Amino acid sequence: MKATFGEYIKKLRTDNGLTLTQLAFQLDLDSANLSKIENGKREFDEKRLDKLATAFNLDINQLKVEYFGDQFAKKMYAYNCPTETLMVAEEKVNYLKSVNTKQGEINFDNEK
Amino acid sequence: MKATFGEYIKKLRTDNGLTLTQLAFQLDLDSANLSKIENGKREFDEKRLDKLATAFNLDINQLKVEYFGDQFAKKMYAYNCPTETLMVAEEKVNYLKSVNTKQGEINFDNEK
DNA sequence: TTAATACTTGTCAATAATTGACAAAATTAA
DNA sequence: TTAATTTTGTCAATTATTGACAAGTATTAA
Repeated sequence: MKATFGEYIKKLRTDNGLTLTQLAFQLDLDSANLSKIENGKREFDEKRLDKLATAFNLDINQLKVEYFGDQFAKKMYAYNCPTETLMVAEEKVNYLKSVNTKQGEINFDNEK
Repeated sequence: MKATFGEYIKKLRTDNGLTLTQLAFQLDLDSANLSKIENGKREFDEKRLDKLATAFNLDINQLKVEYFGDQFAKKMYAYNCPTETLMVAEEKVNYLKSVNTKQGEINFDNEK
């Protein structure tokens, strides 16, 4: 398993024979900072997921799975959360979907 | 189900007959800001989970489940992540635990 | 070996996000 | 009504994230 999202990117990049500079350009990013991302010293900004998907012709949903899966896992590990947390998260996301039938805008204010 | 962590706090507080000012004091927080937290206009800072547990004599793990479950769900909903994300998160957290056998410090640098 | 390319690391100012604090308005209870 | 409570708005201060660049260390090719 790829332990981190950084490693995931690095593998994609090297498998596709790109240099840091080349990929960084596509992601509108400094190559030095991309290096840090690959090595886990910086976070990859979620706003660049689309560009990453484009760069490697990936399914955006699969990317989200990798990216957010990684984020959640890091949090859980850092705070020693029970596994249960993920089941509650699932319940809650389903609840959010069912309540907020209208897709589009998002409303986190819990107004009645 | 309590939709948000804010509502969760509010219920705890009112069930226990505390005013915002009283609970805010225990959490070392401005009562106006606690109000915003309860109403989903601000985030509850995870560094205060311990104080919250103490205030209501709650199991800290149960609190983490509620808190992080909420956080993850909001992200998933906002970014329309596949449910799969949570399964990957589980794999990854297990991986992190197995790799980083020594508990204590946390190391997110992916050094070999 | 050198030279060229690729990668890594450190730093720091600029930007952005979060927070604490206070005033004032609205709501609720007596 | 008054008093207590809650909510909302605002803003400066703090904190975190980012972009950018320089300087360093590999790595590769000749």
